[in-house]
Amino acid sequence: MTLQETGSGVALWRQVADSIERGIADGKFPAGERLPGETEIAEIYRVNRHTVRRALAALAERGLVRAERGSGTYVEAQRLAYPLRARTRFSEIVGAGGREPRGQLIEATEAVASRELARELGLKTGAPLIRIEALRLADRTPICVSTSWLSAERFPDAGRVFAATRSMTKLIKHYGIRDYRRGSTRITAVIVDATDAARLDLALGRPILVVDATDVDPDGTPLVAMRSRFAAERVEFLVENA
Amino acid sequence: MTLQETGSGVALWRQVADSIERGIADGKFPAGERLPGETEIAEIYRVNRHTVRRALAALAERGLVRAERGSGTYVEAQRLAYPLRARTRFSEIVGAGGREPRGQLIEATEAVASRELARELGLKTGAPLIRIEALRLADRTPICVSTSWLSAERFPDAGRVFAATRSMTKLIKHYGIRDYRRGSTRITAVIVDATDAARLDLALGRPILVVDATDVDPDGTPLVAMRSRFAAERVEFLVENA
DNA sequence: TGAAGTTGTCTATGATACTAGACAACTTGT
DNA sequence: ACAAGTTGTCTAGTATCATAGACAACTTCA
Repeated sequence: MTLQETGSGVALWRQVADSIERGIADGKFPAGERLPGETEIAEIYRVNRHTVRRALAALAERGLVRAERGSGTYVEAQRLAYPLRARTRFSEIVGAGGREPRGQLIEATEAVASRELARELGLKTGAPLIRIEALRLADRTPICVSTSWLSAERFPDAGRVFAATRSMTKLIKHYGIRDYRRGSTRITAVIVDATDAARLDLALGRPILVVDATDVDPDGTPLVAMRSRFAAERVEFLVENA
Repeated sequence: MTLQETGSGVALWRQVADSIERGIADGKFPAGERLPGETEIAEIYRVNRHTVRRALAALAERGLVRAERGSGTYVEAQRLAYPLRARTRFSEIVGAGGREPRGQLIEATEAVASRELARELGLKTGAPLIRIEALRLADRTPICVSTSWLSAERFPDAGRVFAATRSMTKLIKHYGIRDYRRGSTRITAVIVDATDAARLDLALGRPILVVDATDVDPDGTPLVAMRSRFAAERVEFLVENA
């Protein structure tokens, strides 16, 4: 590896970063793979370790790599292509990308319907709800944190069922509902808060995509209202009604 | 014009230099044309004049532009394509490039043949010679300084004739020689000395191409021996016997 | 001859880049 | 529990980058 001399007008760290990025693009460093250690990279390019760190920081800033203290720096997986269709199933979308979908219950609590939630679910304000907080992963990468609200009357014990099945699809099927589809979808983006940052293993200050959606049964009856927070750098929504 | 913010890893002056170079390549600034003043360029890019000067210095270093104090900065002409053939005429080569050939007598003196010169000219060591020092230009750009040696017996008053004709071709014709051709050609490169640097309007430390050649008449009889020093950045020799 | 405009050079200041070394915090494997 | 290897963070010194202002030296044109 030979870099330009200093004074070329292109900072050393930038040359290193560009070189590594090329390596990732060329498949020299496949997604998920561990990069050489910072010390080793520094030796390869014959620069100071701090210069390498500056280069890696630039790549991490763009989400191309992710550093793990004590372990190494890893090439981030490609963004998960997440099509937004009437039939949107997390497990199917992740599986289609050749990755293993996982679900993890964070907590299940009881709640009462706010006016807004009541409207979305077709219930009365104050109706009893079950609130399920769940983390969804592709392989071992957290993709989104999802808060779901279901009618406590229609889905009694929903928390326990989700804990066992770890899947909203299976939960709904458990209550005898043959199929469901997406009712409404709204998307915004905000900066992650500390709680979700920890759950998503996301740095503070990074953007998340907030998806408010409802699933309805074939008759159009609302089943569940959800607010999902996606790590923006790990997904790419595809809207297919262009 | 919008440049990247600082911290991008690419120095500002480099971005300005690249932009101007693109402008030259795109023909936005034709060869020989004057660039906008340094102050104006600084305003265009919203950058300090010193930064512009750094950019122009980088371009000048590569011979793409040439600064003239008090006047402006000009786009350097493309390198003069200089074919090395049996029939090599400065005026014809320059004219073929659409530029006007000029000659300028620096000085004409008498000399005696060294052993080497005598051998090249087919004379005896110590034979009387006329030494002509001349500057050759394309339009107003100095191309080379040429020292020519001719037999004083065969070409009496050669200095005065050259001063009048400003052309070696015409000088030879003046003595009744129908045609001539290149006998031998040797090429080396060295760093310019102060004298030639001033004559060629060339910065100290820049390389020059030194061409030792002889011209001979159709019978092979040596007519003139020459040592020409070309500003390397202004010419490009083409050897056509590949 | 003089004014206006140009490039050349100098000093000064602050920000950024690069190197160097040391140690903390953490992960992994034995 | 420990050692080795990794990333994270800190201090420090030097060089380059960028800005700012001033003036000299030179060219051009009226």
